[in-house]
Amino acid sequence: MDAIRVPSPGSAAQRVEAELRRAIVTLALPPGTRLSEQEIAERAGVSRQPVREALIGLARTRLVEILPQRGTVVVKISVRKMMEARFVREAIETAVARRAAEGFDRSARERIDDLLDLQAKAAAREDHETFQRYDEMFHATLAEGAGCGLAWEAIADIKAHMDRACHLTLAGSMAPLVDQHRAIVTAVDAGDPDAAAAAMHAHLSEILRALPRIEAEHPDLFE
Amino acid sequence: MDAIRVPSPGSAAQRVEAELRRAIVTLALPPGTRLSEQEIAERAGVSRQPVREALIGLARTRLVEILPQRGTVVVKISVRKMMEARFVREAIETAVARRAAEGFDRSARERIDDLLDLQAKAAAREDHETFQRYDEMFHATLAEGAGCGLAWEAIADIKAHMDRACHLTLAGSMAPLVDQHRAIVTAVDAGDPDAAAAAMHAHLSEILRALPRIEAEHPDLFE
DNA sequence: TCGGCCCTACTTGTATGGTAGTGTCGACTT
DNA sequence: AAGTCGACACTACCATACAAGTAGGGCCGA
Repeated sequence: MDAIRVPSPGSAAQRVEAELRRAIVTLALPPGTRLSEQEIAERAGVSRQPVREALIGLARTRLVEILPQRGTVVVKISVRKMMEARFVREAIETAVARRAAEGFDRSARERIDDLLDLQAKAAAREDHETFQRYDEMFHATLAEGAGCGLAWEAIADIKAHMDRACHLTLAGSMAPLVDQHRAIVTAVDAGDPDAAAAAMHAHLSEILRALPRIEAEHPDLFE
Repeated sequence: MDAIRVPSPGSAAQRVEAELRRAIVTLALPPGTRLSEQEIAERAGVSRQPVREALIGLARTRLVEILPQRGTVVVKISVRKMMEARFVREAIETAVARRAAEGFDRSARERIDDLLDLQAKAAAREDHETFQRYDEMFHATLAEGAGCGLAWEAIADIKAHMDRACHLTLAGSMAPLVDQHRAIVTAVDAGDPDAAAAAMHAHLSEILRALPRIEAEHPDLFE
């Protein structure tokens, strides 16, 4: 009767963590939800132990908060932390963009084009989830091509604070984001570090415009 | 007969993780060491489960590598990853220094002075470990005072790649680092963002000078 | 003597039982 | 009726037991 029959990849703990992360980011598990090791374990058809490890992993990226001996809850979206996360992300990614403009890996460059096409198609289909996945892959590949894959690992943790809000803003405005990605790539191809950094800055400033609106529309999701 | 009787703070898993992290960073557990959940559990006087969670935490910051069904080893120091980590850290911390120069929290500012004094004393005593701890606190407080505590959380993960190498370079050259810290604070007090960023850049470039030497002296620690 | 197979001793991964701490709700007292 | 105390149910946490997978060595056969 339950869903998962073919466990596909990795350990049970990793699967549960990935599934929970997806559910939290897509707001299927809204902020404030109480999570029970017991219940999650039964739903996933595994024991409590892997679930516990998954929750610890999520707590490390601040997606959930574990209150010892009391319970685990999905943390609310914090405007303050989002602003901080955006600041850090911009600091890293503008530096990455500069470096990318100074020299970029060839194979990564080819993958970028494919990703942009796929992302554009996802935008046309209004497919939030795959759009966001290709967005991640774009930024990750940019960092990798610039010879700094570690940069994306650092951002991945930070980004958890922004992802849920981004998911709300993607209502009808996905196409412009692809254009901004293309602008970044153009500057990188031209070998113009300042232009690349500027394009990245503009791209990452986009969220600031939508933030007040979504906070007003969904006050219960914020702290 | 064993040591730990009064466990002091936090959960067993957190204690074990902190202890292991300390041992790895101070090179008491040199790169390449095989870690056994069983053995660590017996030494710490706890069960395998908290040890396992500690190792997962360390694996998340890439201090150890867990090979499923095979074993867990302390990862070797990678020059390449260190360079990447330094790049990311500089990107973040120069931005933090800029912001700090534009406005700094008062109470954090007072703590900074205390930390610098304590660090100077530790340098005089040639006490590596406490020196490095105050170094962490300095950078963390700087980020906090700039209103961006999240920045330090991001760096903390990245820094794991550098800490062990830094521990090797602190042979007789701790005093200059305190001066560099003071230079940063001076620029922040003067409200000069460019100068603060430049001072931070100079500070974080220090490791680059020593890197070739320590790699030549300890080739077995590197991959 | 060399090559292939199986068996054993390890490893991490998972499941389950029990413990201690915390919040809540109800009964009792004032 | 209001306040306080106590038992209960819930949680995360830890310990133990079991399962699954891998690497290495010894044995057997050619």
